[in-house]
Amino acid sequence: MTTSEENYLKVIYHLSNLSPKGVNTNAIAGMLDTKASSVTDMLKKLSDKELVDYQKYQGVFLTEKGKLNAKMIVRNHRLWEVFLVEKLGFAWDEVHEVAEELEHIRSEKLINQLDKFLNYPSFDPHGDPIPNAKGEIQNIDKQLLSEIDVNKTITCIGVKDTSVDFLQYLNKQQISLGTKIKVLEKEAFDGTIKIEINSSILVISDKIANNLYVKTH
Amino acid sequence: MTTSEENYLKVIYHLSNLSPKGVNTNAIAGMLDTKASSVTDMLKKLSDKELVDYQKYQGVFLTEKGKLNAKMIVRNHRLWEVFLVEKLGFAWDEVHEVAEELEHIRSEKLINQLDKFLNYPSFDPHGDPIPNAKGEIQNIDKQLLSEIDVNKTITCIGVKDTSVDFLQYLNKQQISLGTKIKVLEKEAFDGTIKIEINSSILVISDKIANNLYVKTH
DNA sequence: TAATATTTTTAGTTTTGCCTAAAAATTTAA
DNA sequence: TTAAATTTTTAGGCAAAACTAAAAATATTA
Repeated sequence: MTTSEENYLKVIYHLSNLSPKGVNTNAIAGMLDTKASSVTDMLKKLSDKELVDYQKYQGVFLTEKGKLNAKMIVRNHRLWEVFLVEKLGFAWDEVHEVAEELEHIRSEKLINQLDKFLNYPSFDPHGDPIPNAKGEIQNIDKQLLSEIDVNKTITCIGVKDTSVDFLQYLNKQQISLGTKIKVLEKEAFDGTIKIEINSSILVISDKIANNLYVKTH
Repeated sequence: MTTSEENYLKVIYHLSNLSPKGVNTNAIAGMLDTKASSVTDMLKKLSDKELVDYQKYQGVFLTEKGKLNAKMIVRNHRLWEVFLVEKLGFAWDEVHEVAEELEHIRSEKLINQLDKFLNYPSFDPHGDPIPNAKGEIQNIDKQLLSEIDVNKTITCIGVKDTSVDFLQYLNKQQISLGTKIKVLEKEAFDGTIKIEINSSILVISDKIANNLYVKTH
């Protein structure tokens, strides 16, 4: 499989969760920064290889084979992210680009030994689950911070948006995975939330609250 | 730079040491398993980018810029080999293919942090020197085992041929970097050498002796 | 040195993955 | 339910990096 094919599979995999009735050509094009016509070309190719179920104009689905391949790419990506952060001292907002390249190195031995070296981590530096060698994913209960009731205290366990801007915002506010947050007030009008972190008070927008995964105790 | 361009630079770099009066088109084609006509195409491209000095029919040289680029690729390759062996438990005959892929991941931070993580190694698992971040190479005195006089005891410090076949032969004979070897007899007729390793006797061909680097004490 | 052999280059093609522009299908709205 | 808007596909092209076949240059040797 080529790097390009792998990137398509990965994107279709991620979009499948959001649109379970078939992934749109345009949505794929948007994620890959390419044109819809290029996507159509590639969908035909992936279909020929039986990695996707594709009928024109009807959106696309991953086959089991395609899904397993996609999960392995996600596995590679997230394991490399753990490596970069834990072993090489990268910050969580610095790992994405490099992991995009590393994920395409195809070697079973490499990735399984890396997994072992890292002690079989279940989650990457952004809190996303890492599929194991069989493609199994350990999902845990998580809620968005925006869904938490006033006066509850929760722990930050992941981010939905992994953009550099968002991650650096969290750095600035000293929010990281494991940070305990108490919800003090919620503004009905605009969704703004007042929270307490390490006994200091902070007001965050609903956009922030909609991109932070947390767990109740 | 593309992966293909990098592979050409690397091959020209390695061949430059052997043929200092310009590297042949055919030699490059042989190393890259491609056709001479493809090499000519690429030499024009590399010449346009000022990575090589190229005049048709006259062989090719790396420019300073090309040489530095080539060294950085070699640096990447050898650092990854150290990582694979020391951290992920690969054997020295298993690292080449994967390192061929990893060497093309372009990130200064990645490679310099990896270097640090590995404690700034000077040599890779085959005894080849690793260029530092500036492209400087620490060369050490080495001789081929075939050049050593009878009755001398030397230490194995590297291999000239890094093919799987040769490395596995060495594994079988329990020869690795650091192994002490005493030269007992040399056969003038065919270059065969009788040696002593860990008080057991072994006869090796001249081909083996011509591919083992050793240092005298 | 001339003839032959080898090496290298040129010219023209292929494949992959992208593009634009236009046509076709589907969806939305009047 | 037809018209308009949007989405998707088709058709035809382009650039990179390979290829084959033929031409040109260089090297070898008789």
